[in-house]
Amino acid sequence: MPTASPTPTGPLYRRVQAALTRKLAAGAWRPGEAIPSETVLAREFNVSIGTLRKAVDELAAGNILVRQQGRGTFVATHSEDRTLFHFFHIAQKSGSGARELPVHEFLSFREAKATAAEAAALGIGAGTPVLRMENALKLGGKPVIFDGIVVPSALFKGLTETVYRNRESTIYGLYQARFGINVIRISERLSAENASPAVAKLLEIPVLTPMLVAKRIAYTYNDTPVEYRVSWLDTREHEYLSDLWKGDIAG
Amino acid sequence: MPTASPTPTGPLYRRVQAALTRKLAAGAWRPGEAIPSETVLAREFNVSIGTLRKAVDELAAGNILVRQQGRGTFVATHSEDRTLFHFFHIAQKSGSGARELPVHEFLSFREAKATAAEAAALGIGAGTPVLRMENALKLGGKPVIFDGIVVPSALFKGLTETVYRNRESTIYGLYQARFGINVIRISERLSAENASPAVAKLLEIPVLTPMLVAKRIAYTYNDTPVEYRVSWLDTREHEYLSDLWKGDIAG
DNA sequence: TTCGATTTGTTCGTATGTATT
DNA sequence: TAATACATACGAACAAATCGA
Repeated sequence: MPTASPTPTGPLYRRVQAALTRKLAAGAWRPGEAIPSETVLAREFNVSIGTLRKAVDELAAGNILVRQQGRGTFVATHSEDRTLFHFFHIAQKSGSGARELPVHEFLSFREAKATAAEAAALGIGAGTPVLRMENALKLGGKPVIFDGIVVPSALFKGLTETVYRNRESTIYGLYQARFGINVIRISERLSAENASPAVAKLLEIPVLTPMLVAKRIAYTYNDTPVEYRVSWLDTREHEYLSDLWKGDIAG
Repeated sequence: MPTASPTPTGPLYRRVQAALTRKLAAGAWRPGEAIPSETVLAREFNVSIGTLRKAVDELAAGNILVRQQGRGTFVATHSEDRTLFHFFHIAQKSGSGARELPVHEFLSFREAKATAAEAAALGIGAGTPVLRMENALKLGGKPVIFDGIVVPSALFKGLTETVYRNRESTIYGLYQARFGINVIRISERLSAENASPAVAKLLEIPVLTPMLVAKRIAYTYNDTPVEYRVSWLDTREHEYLSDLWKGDIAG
């Protein structure tokens, strides 16, 4: 194993980047807020403006910070269309152009203890208290996705069914605004399984219909897992988009 | 619609980037070869070395060019492990660590005419001559994936069953080395469907087993589609990884 | 092994352009 | 209009990796 120290190693711009990430993780600047200007930060870290910009570059590329010429650099928010599709990969099959955001329908909210699989995904001990939330997601007015969400209770003190149901934004927007937890990336593992009787009933589809199952782990800064989510997708009229793409390389 | 001209617009580094991409597309430098050094290219394009570096940055980030300190900058090749998993997203379910590359087993090679769906995916007219190739892919010694590949005949003059079966590298490596066609990105659409009798027999699985179907379009420079591929994955012991991730943001 | 030439990587600084308020 | 903030472009110097003499 190499050094485990957080800062003192590597190029200067990387150390600055790490320092910025720590500040973000500590909530030094709230989502949507502008961070100090490049000149101010460069002076604060005692580096040239070019080095500071290079430190910010990757954070901006990873959608953690958002730069706007003439305005400033902002902490990314989960309430802008730009960000939303970063975490929602499902679209209508024929749909070539504009994608649609799902309408959530509340199903259940319960406290429970983490199963072995959930604990492994969340990096906590089995039996640790968790919150379980279930939703049906509608696209084009019809229920297409069944979502089971699990989060560690310890990270979401004060999250009740009322808070959850009365949120004004997306779920990740709620995590961010209310609990200071910023989901910055997800990883998903996909497989195909037959609809269970429960899911089939909820989505109004025949049993034994093949469905796409996505098991997602959502991470905040420093690769800390904060949510485990299992989604059942009815792929008769919708599909999952992978590698849609990022920054198109110029021609 | 904005201007359709290829170069004269936008920042200088983008025009240089576009010029480099055109040279790559035209085959000015072969895969695996080094492109001219930064100082030489900067002089050639009459820009500063910083601007030249910025032009190369995105191409390197998109895995089109590979930089190596002290050696040079190279055209990316489809024969290095680093690149391979960029286009192969399937792994064993339990497998946490090291991933495995598939062993291809030849099934068929045929000339045909593009169906409407294939034509749309490849951006060609329906009925255009295409080549159809079928393979079974083995992981851990067992057949897990059925692959149906379609490419336009016009792009692959001289591709015969013999050439295809006797290739020494991956399929994309063959495209690159033999036909000068460089796959630089893919996009996939995933759904769940029951195994067809033919696929079930080939993969030795029961009919009506739910399978994950991936419909892939592979692109070369300038977003030109060059291959359409439909993969049937047996997800009983394997799964599809999405958003595994790219450049991890430092902590 | 050592040394020097070459190539990319890092850091600094400065000037100017462009968007926002 | 003026001030502010990010974007682009140039140039210089040195560090680190590579390779061959």
